[in-house]
Amino acid sequence: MDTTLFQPIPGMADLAAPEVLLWQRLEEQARRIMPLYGFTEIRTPALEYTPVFTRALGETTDVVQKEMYTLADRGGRSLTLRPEGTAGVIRYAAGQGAAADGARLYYVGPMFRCERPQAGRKRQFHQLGVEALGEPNPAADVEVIALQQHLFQSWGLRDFTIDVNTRGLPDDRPAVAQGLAAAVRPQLDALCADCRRRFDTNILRLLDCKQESCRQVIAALPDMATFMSAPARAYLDEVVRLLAQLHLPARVNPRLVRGLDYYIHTVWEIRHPALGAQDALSGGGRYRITQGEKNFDGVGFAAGLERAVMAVQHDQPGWLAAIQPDAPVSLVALGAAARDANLQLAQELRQRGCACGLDLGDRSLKAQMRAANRAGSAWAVIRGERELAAGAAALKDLRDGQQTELKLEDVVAKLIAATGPTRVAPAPG
RNA sequence: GUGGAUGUAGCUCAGUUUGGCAGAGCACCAGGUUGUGGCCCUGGCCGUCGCGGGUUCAAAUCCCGUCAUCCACCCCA
Repeated sequence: MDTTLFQPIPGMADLAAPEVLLWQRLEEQARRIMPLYGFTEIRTPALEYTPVFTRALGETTDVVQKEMYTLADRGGRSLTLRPEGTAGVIRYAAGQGAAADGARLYYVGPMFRCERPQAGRKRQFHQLGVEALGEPNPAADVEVIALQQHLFQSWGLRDFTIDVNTRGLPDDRPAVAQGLAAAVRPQLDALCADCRRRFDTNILRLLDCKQESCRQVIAALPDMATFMSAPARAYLDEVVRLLAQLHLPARVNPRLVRGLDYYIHTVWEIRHPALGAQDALSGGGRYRITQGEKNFDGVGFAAGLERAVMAVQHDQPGWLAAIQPDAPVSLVALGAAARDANLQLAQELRQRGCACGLDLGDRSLKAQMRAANRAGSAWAVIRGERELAAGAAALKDLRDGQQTELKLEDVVAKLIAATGPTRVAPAPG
């Protein structure tokens, strides 16, 4: 066997049954819930001009500097496969002008980052995200957090935690960096090598260092918010008040850091303990992105679907097995004439909403019955020369083994009644 | 970019320490029933032991290289 010929690009994956059924279920729930909050779908291209991302995310962020798939088109323009969804949506909204004000959009689709793959991290991965455009308003931020809670509960998730923090306003950033630096500097020698580097390059990043020695130093640092202006702190206070009013189980985590430059004010992360090192189920926040001369304000989140599927499989271990598609009826034929007749019968049943399967070859009756059983069918319709001549069919209930011979139209009527289109799939969780 | 682990049948994996016929379970196919599934019994199919080189009478096993996958750092969804 050739090891590479049949493999996708490293970090990219084929997604097929049975797991894809779980994905479909999660997407169905999302498409049901999004309209309840006024969001409609937006589908933007996977490929954009590179500046769409470099300007929105920030030239110095890791995503832009190390992780983007960037290529040149035939005219030499630089294109990039989207590493996240917000920048493209804002690019769209900017083109809509004033009509985009207050827009509420959601997206689902593949994103691309050229990182080393590991648990919960693919190079092509999938995000479900929303963007609610409009001036900063703590109520909008809380609404979007509530939407995520609603969505994740509909997915049967139980064990997630919601951490909230503030990034402050752009003007607060120098004060925050200087304040943290002053507090850290006396203990610089106690920090790990990575954190000594972060002290110069990106001081906020020390706050979520995983090293035990660093954590002790970090725990004693003042909150970021103490270095921020009064309006920034008031905004966070209002978010906290509204979260409590909705009884959302969020907690303020002053050490929460998020990497992209466009965030202002509220940021949050929802984590799940079953996910391994990459434990963020979703992340989001309020942002301000400049396109042309204009600022675009909004609030949104992105949830990683690969991670969501992992978490659902942890919290709802029986789900995947329970959503297998069933072909409740198997058509069994003896001989070529019966097989032709079954092909016609299958078409009639299917057009009337009854899922059925049949053997297209000339396998033995025994083999066809075995296949019917394996497919989980509740019914087998068996026809050979005798039944064809009589305009009849044997209908066998595979659960109790009872078999009766009926006229063909009675068999069809009975099957439509038992398995027809009004049948609903069992509700999750 | 850095570190660790793992690659053997369609799947899950033994076998590698100490070189000696390529294995098990599951799955699949057939028979046990002239036209009847599940359970059981019998038989069958399935292999470039990731790939390339080296050592050896002999390599899945030891050595070198290489590719891939997984996990972790980093970063993030």
